[in-house]
Amino acid sequence: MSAPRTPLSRDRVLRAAIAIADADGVEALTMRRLARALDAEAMSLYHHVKNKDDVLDGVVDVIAGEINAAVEHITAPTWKAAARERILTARSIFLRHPWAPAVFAGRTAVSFEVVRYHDRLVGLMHDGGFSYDLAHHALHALGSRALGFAQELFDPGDAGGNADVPPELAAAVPNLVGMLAEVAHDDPGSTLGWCDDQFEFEFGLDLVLDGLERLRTA
Amino acid sequence: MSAPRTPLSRDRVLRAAIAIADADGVEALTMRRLARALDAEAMSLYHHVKNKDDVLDGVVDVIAGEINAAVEHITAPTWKAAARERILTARSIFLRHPWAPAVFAGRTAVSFEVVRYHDRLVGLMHDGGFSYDLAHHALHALGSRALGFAQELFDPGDAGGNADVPPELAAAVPNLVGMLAEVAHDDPGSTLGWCDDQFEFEFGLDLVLDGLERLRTA
DNA sequence: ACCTGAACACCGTTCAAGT
DNA sequence: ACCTGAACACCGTTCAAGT
Repeated sequence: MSAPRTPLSRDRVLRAAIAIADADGVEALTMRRLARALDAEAMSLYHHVKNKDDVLDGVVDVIAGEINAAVEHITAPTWKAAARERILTARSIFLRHPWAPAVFAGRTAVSFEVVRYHDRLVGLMHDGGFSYDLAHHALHALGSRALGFAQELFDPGDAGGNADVPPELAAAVPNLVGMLAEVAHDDPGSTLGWCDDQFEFEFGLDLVLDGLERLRTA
Repeated sequence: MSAPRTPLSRDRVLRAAIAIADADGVEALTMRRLARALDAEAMSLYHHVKNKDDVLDGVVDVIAGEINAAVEHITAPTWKAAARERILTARSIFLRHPWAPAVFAGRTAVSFEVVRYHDRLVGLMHDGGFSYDLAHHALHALGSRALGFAQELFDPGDAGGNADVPPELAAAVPNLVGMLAEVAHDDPGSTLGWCDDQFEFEFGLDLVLDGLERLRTA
């Protein structure tokens, strides 16, 4: 009955960790749960990863590696088209791992694959006529958007899109109420989910890319 | 000897939580530590906050309230100057609470004070000639930058600024090496900490604000 | 009402012991 | 070498009991 179990390895541990987070969210990712998924004991994991932080660092590196593989062969006639396609491709991978942006943002260790991703982006811009100085500022200006996700602290659709917004709150935020009323008028029936994430991401991305192109040719 | 202790309250709990995070980081913020700071038992806190998530939500609301108070009386001749000053003022508050951006980013509950902050920003833009539709896109394009912080996934200074970068890594990221070499040449002795956070933040902010102004007048 | 001791169900991690 | 049982030092939170 005892199946010949595949031996543990760092790679197997990290892939199991991603599978758990994909299935049940990152808060479900515990050392004990991870061990159970691998048909082992929690303490066995420590022979292949240093500790839980190391698991999270490894997970970031694996996903960034997945992104690098996906963007590797992208070519485009201009730096902007190439950067845009790479970034939207990276974004498509995060759509499969919705918990991952928070993990990427929370890590302090430098991931080799993340560094490599940015290296190629700098190369793209430099080949496209950017000075290294401007490419450097561009990385900062893009921030997490370079890797395909935006940090939204406030979703107007969340705040007032629902019909059950209490009147005293409505009175406190007249401009949002006006904004929502206008959008609802232009596009009736869209009170819920009226923020198209993909559209908004591309809007913000193009705003930055267009601004950078303008600086490049200035 | 028994000093007449100030009774607990939600506000006292939240302010103590901020003080702990300011002093020792957000990972030091536990219910037991919070209780100790208030000279009480951990279980007593539950009479004033629902649970730890409620503490974090409350902390966000208090800090956002602090920001709203700081930006309340800002006036400027143009929408852009006003938005810029509000955002840089918000940023100055986060500099006092370096752990706060991660907490803001991690919360899902909507904070009244965060909503109010964005309401005023929308009002500013609408008064400045934005359609509500453009103001809406602008909020998404600014993302966390509206509240004064940027999510940096990758700091070029971290990755290769240090002199002890191993040669096999250097070979893997030729563009970053080139970029760093050029910057080092232009500004020798700046290998460490050569990314000026404030400058980079303003660079990215102005890129977005200028782009929005261009769309407004288009 | 406000507060608390003891307890419960979890964590990550260490250690000594197994094969 | 690789794996594991038991244990330790923490968590957040519940409950019944105090004032």
